[in-house]
Amino acid sequence: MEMTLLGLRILREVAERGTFTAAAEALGYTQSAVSRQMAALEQATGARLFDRHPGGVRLTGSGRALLRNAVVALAALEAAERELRGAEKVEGGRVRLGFFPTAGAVIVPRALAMLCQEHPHLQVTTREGTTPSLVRALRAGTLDLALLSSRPPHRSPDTDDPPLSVEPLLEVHLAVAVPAGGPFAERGSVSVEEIAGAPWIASPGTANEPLLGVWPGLPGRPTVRHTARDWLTKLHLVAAGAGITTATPTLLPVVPPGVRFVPVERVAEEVRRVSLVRMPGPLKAPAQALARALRRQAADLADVEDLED
Amino acid sequence: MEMTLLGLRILREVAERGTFTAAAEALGYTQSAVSRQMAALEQATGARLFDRHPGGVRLTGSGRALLRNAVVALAALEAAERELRGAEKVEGGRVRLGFFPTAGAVIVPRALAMLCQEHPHLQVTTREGTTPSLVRALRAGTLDLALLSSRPPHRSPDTDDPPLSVEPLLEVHLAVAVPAGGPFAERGSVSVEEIAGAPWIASPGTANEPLLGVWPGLPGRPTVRHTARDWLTKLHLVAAGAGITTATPTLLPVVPPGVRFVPVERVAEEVRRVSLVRMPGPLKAPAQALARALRRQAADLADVEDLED
DNA sequence: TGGTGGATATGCTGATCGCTCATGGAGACC
DNA sequence: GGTCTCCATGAGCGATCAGCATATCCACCA
Repeated sequence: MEMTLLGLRILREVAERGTFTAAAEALGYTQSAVSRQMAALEQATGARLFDRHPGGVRLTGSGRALLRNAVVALAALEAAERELRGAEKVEGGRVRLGFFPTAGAVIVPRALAMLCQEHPHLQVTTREGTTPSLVRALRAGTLDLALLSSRPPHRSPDTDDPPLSVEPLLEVHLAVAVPAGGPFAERGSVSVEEIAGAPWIASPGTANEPLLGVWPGLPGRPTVRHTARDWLTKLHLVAAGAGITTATPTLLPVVPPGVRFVPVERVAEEVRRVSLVRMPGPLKAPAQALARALRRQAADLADVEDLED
Repeated sequence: MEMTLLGLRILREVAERGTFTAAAEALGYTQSAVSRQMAALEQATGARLFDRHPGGVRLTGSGRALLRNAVVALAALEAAERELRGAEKVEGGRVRLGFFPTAGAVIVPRALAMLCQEHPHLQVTTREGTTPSLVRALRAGTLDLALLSSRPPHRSPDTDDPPLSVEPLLEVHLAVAVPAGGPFAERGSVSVEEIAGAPWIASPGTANEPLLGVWPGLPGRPTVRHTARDWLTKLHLVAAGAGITTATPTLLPVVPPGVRFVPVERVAEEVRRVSLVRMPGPLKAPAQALARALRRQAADLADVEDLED
């Protein structure tokens, strides 16, 4: 029995998605095919590669070892394809960045603009995603850098081996985005009790964080009037007076007219930390350049927030 | 259509053997299968990978580009197999050395012994071969270093791209190995005319060098009494008085009793240079250590030869 | 405690893939 | 010009693989 290229590709995708089923649909196969391929890979390597849990699979030590090498192999082959098909080695470098949704509005575009001026030849590809999906992508080798957001206590985003490198870039305090004409618009700050009864605009709930967008730890049962995942939608709903939502002041530079940000009293505990996360070890030059740009933009945003305080 | 692992493995083997047929039998396939696999690989990559010549194939630019990446990918997978099956990362490093046959008697074993003392954890694997086969192996990534022997003019061992790194280690003058009791044994030197009529022990002839072992450029038709490829055989045939043969004094430390080395007059032109050849670029630490050991042993042998002169 | 939903594993089938055998064609060397 | 070596290709067959449908397992929840 013999390892197969398709098997390794699927392994990488499974490592990234955390689930046979998700990997299958990402690759356009059926779950059955993925299950068989992984079974074949386990037989080929003679090792158990996954711990099967209900809710998904997790790589074993052997699985991580194989993944580490498979990533190298697949990257080499993808480089070969690029070389043969497209531009013959003209590229000055590639970086792959992942980020949490809110970062896509300000930090990431600004960093890209800055990077494009300094290193116009750099090819940066980005991807939005949740913390677990981005972390898996880092470990699967399909991302070089990830911007993650964390809340206290700021634990490492996973407990796998080897531990990820986490570099805090910025801390911001949560605030509420309110309509300019509404009752809270001109207030210096509002109390938790005041906003408890307001109509909220939330993100579609997940199992873990059922009320993303609603102020955390609100007393009573909040009334969620609107549900949207997209920030542009949410902010314009706020501007239209449809409700209020929780946001970080990093969005300030891009809020539409008609939206105000108001701090919340005793907000100290509700801090969100933005960190630059990557696999341990040396970083390629293009990734370093992007990391520098991100640090710079994060510092600029920190200054803005300081002015706010 | 999709690149395949087997296709890449065969590509590497073809690059190393220079021939579909040879690669096929090396891998236990039919020539037909190799031809089809390479056709499929060319279709998958959309590029012509080989220049077909009668007598073999040569990689095109695209072929070299693909090979370069394929070597990386295959090495990663082989590393994965080693990690999963055998010793879990206990190895301190691996080096693969190729050498021309005469080097296997003295230089290589001594360098290995020295290296084993200094770095006992190093895993060195070696392989004997001809210059073209070793050069192809270097380019195919299955060798890290190669000891090659060359005669004047000392051209680069091939003209492919990128050029190989060639570091001369040692120059030795050819001599004849004669039986201790024979007519030439006690002579300070012999002339070409004297040895022209002697019974020779030669290596099985190839197309290019039909008379390896016989003094080059001998007048008339030499009488080849024995044919053997193995040095131990040849030297003991000499010791038995069965004939004489051409050799380099680097073998002196290991000649059996009953064999004398005698220089030949006007030997100046018949110099053989031993070089350490490798792909350009940085060398891994284990390979550097082996290279140092080889340089050291070569220098020691050069001293011995100086004493001889 | 039993139902439900999401996850992986597996028997079966049709189509594809890949290897072998055998043959053909092209060039180099003697 | 013969011969040798090498690569290409048509036909056939055996193994492999993806898909479908289904079974199974487990956590969660009422």
